[in-house]
Amino acid sequence: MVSIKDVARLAGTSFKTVSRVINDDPAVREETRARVLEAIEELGYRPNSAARTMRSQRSGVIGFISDRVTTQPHSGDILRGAQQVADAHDKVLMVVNIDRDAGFRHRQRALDILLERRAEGLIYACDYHREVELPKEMGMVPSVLANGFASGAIRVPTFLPDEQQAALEVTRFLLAQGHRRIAYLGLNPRLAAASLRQAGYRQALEEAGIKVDEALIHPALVGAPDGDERSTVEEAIDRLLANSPRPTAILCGQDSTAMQLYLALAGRGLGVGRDLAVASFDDQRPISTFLTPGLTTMRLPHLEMGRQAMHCLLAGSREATTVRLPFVRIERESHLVAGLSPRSPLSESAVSDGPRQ
Amino acid sequence: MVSIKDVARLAGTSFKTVSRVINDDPAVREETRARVLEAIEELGYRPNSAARTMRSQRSGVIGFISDRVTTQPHSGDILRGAQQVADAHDKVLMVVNIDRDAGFRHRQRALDILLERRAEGLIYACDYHREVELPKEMGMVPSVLANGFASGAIRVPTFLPDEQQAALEVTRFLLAQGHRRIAYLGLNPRLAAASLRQAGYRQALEEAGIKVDEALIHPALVGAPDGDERSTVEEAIDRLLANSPRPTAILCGQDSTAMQLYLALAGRGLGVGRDLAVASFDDQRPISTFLTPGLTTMRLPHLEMGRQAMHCLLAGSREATTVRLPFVRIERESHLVAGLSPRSPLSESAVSDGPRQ
DNA sequence: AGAGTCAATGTCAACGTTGTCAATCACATT
DNA sequence: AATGTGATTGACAACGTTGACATTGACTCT
Repeated sequence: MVSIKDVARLAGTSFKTVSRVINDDPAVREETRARVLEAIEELGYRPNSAARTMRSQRSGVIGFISDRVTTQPHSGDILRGAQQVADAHDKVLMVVNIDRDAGFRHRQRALDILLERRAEGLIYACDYHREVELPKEMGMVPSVLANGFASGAIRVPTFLPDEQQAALEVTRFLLAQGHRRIAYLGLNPRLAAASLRQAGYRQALEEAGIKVDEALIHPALVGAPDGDERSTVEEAIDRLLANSPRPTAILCGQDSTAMQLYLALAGRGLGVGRDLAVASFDDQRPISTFLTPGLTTMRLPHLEMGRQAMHCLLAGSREATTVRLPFVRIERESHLVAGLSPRSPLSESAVSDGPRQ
Repeated sequence: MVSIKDVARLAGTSFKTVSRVINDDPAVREETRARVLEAIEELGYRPNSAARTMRSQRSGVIGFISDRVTTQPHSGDILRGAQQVADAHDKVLMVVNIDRDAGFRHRQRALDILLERRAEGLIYACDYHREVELPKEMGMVPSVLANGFASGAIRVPTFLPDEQQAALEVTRFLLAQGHRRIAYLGLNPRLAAASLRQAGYRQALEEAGIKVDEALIHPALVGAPDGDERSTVEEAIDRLLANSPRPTAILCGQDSTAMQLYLALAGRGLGVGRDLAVASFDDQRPISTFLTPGLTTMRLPHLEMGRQAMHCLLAGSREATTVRLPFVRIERESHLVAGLSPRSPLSESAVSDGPRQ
């Protein structure tokens, strides 16, 4: 590999001068600089990052510990967000996977890699909002946590989606559309999001002075003994529709439930946006965009979690605070129902369809 | 940071002996080794990877150039597959994004980072099967390409999903179920997969001695002027159903189209798996798993592309061959139609529902 | 006893870079 | 002419590690 000394030889200077040129030191004569740059170009020289790291004692590496974020559909956006910010600060991401099934040794190896590379900070990112036990190494290096909350002894700054606020907002939105009978097709109760979203839903109804009708609340997913989950939308929908008066809107705990709901309703001769309003959470594409009518849903702030986590890390905050990031309401058409008059326009801001990020 | 010399001082040896211990050199007395290991433990010493890289001239870094693979739902599995294999060979991935919209400077910067870190190889991975122009740097370092094919001067070993074979196989499968009128709801013709999948479909019909009925073939997605694509399932389905005799099975170009098809059929009082068989491509979860009945579909070999690409890279093959990887047929229930007798059981192997990878 | 052998450990240089400090040179000032 | 000034350049050390080679001591063999 061509080194700084090869360049120096070709340019007829000492290697220190070459170092000055590649570091934009102004104390180099224009003519010399030109000669050096020419030599660099000709030899295809690139500074050796390992040598720089050694000399400067700064690696420029941020460790990204992915707890399956590259597996789960949109959680990869956490990585993308972190990368955008890292880029802007001339840091590089080193991504390691921690597959839960891969066992402890694998996990330890992943951490070792990052520490041997002298990562200047660590980001732990989860595939979905849940509890995690952070590795002890995260207590030794500046670290942050995205899309999960810590259970063990190690606590670090944490960035979570604000589930309850999102549920509050979307329910308020349905109320503002004039709905008064809003059913809720919830998540597997084992999910952290399940209780928070339901709490937001209840809060919105209560603050609107509407008594929560427990008959309108059903889990659409239940935990199976094997740890998987099973959908119960078909059963739930029949019970919901048996209510009288029938609900005019159904809020789904996640987009895939909404997809099943569309299907179940169509099978019963009911049309979303015609006979019943539907709204949901996650904005999981292509589900939310390809359903007809387009699904009105609260988009998970994955990108933003990644960005803020990295910002926080680079800013050097060590306090183990928790920041909850807002979902973005993506208004499509599924919330529109003919013959319903919107009331109390709460002048809410919203985004119509998916903005490019 | 604690170095090898600190350990040596504490253990009462020369630093060279410590080096021997951490490199498992057998020429160290057991007693000495124990003393050194103890010192390492006590100080929390970790070898400095930058120094090792410098000394050994080997970085252990593989550059992973992500052309939006962390954005697109399942293409992140390419990264995961590559990582699995890298792990097994004690290599580390350095992931950089090349967002097409980020411009040339950004792209150049990403490459620079990898070369300055002395990446020993490069993997370029695309979000979906398409044509790419490889950066010239990929001609200078061992490189491979996954999920895309090169258009420019730089050619490297390439790993693609075998679209045509997949279409051939799934169509044969439908034929084996007894279907003779199989419609095809295709992709946006601008996609590389579009023509290949359609070709496989045609090939299967022809080899079964069935004349291809052009009235049964429709694109379900068309390109819009702004570069986006627009779904035309609703229009296409009416035309398909107008045929007589009506098709008994519909093959969709991708799972999201199948999702729309389920919906369109339900709205017309038709049930998938009851009145019409449906099969598709991609196995995009949760669509394919949450649809009822479960969608029979050909799973894209993302993980396998990542694995093989990395294998090839580490094996040192430089020949710019193209390897097409088989899809896996995921048999769920959507292909089952009552009152149809399977014929000519071709004794095909299949996987029922999604195996964990 | 002297030579030879082997195991265990140590010394030194080098990898490529940058910070510190010194040297050189042209030019202006006294 | 001697001195000072500032701009430009160079010599050298050090970052942490490992390969090549040297040293030491214990032991065996004749």
